[in-house]
Amino acid sequence: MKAKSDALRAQGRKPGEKKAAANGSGRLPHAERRAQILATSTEFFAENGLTGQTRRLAEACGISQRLLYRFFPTKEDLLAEVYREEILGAFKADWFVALQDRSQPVEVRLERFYVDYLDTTLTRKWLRLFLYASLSDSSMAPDYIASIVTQLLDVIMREVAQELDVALPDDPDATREMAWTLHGAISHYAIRRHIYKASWRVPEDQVVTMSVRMFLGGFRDMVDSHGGARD
Amino acid sequence: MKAKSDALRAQGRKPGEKKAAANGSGRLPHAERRAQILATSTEFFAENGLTGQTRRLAEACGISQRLLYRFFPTKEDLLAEVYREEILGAFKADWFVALQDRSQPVEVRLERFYVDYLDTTLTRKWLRLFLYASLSDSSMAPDYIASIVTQLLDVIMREVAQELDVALPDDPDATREMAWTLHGAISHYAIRRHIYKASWRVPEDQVVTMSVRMFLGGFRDMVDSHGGARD
DNA sequence: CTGGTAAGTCGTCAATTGACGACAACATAT
DNA sequence: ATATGTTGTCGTCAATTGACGACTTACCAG
Repeated sequence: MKAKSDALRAQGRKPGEKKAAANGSGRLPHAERRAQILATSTEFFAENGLTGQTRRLAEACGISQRLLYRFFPTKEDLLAEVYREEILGAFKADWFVALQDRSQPVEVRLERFYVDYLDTTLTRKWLRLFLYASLSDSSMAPDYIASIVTQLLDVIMREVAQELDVALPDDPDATREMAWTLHGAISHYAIRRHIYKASWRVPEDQVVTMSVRMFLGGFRDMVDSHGGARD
Repeated sequence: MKAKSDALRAQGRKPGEKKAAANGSGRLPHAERRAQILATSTEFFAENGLTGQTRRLAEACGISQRLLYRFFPTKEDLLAEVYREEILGAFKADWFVALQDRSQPVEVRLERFYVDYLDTTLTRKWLRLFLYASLSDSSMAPDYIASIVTQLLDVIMREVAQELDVALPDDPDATREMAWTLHGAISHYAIRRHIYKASWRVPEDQVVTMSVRMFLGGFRDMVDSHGGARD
């Protein structure tokens, strides 16, 4: 008891950065500690899966396991919070604005959007968390994301069809599925990089350029093939 | 003791299908039981992840947990075996033949191949197992798969370039990345269906048709954009 | 029937893991 | 300093989980 106390005292720590531990620069106010736990948890669960243990997480945070439970009543709650912050917070509202800025060619708009999308949303952290969450059926409200992506796809199709002067099919599901040929190609590229750990040899913007080119080049053929010509 | 035996006997079972339990039709020879365990394990781990518990697996098999360890010394070994059988065994050699059958238009070849590929390889079972394995860094020899897919991509690019009379870039990595725009779009479609549980509204062959059309239609633009014209 | 062998189960052990009560260390206002 | 509330840790409990020894039950040859 006394020995322990002495040992701590003997380390010559200054206030504010006592414990030499990896992360947990000792004694933080509530909000900061909570933020630090959330940030570390994101990394931790992204790497170790949602079944990662609270003891190892606490270790990664540089705090005791018990302290986690001062901030989150249960591991489920912590996971839900991580999901809300990191998964749902990764979409930018101004993408919708930029994609519809017709002062720029749609090819430029698409390239810029997808380069940004890859850097902002389709990161290693985001992808791994999202896949872990999707696999464990505990569908943590993927509907919100589905809704956002659907709107993105609709905007993209509308803008491309306008610039290429192509009439879109009536069926909105089929139309979205067409946008998915581009969106899916980019998404799968990110999966290859971050999950399968491959595809690092061709630079990212080149991949985006290629995908967009192919999409625009094949757009008319794809739409025409859908159900024959439609006015 | 005696009661149990009598109960079994009283069920009027014929040899080979005694126990009415869910799966484990009581008392099988070694090879059959092993095969049944492997088949059930595939389903089980695909649904529950590689961290699924052996007790529940045994339950799904209709046998006692202890019996699992008569066939596989450890859970790791069982997982490795499942991976070998179900993941690595999902590729057909004759795809390479069919894709290079120049008596058919490349569009037809691609459509047939991808419809078959979706049914054979990109199934729910396969995809979920592959993603779980890829996420848990325990990279269970993904190099073999990467090699097969790379060869598929090379064949596809060669065949399309030949039919469209387009010269491919020198850089094989860039060339493969182009094929990934099609292969990735199809793969991501399967992921949407089986992992995200979406995209069931447009029939599968229609999606394949759309993707192939767009690929072929945009092929020349994509190749030309790569580093300017080449020869 | 009988003995032997393979198929199958029961109960248990040791390690893990989520959760939490009780206690110690620290800061700050008075 | 001393009171007070907050930050943080220790140790532990109950449930889980991989693994396995010891035992029981079914099948088959002779």
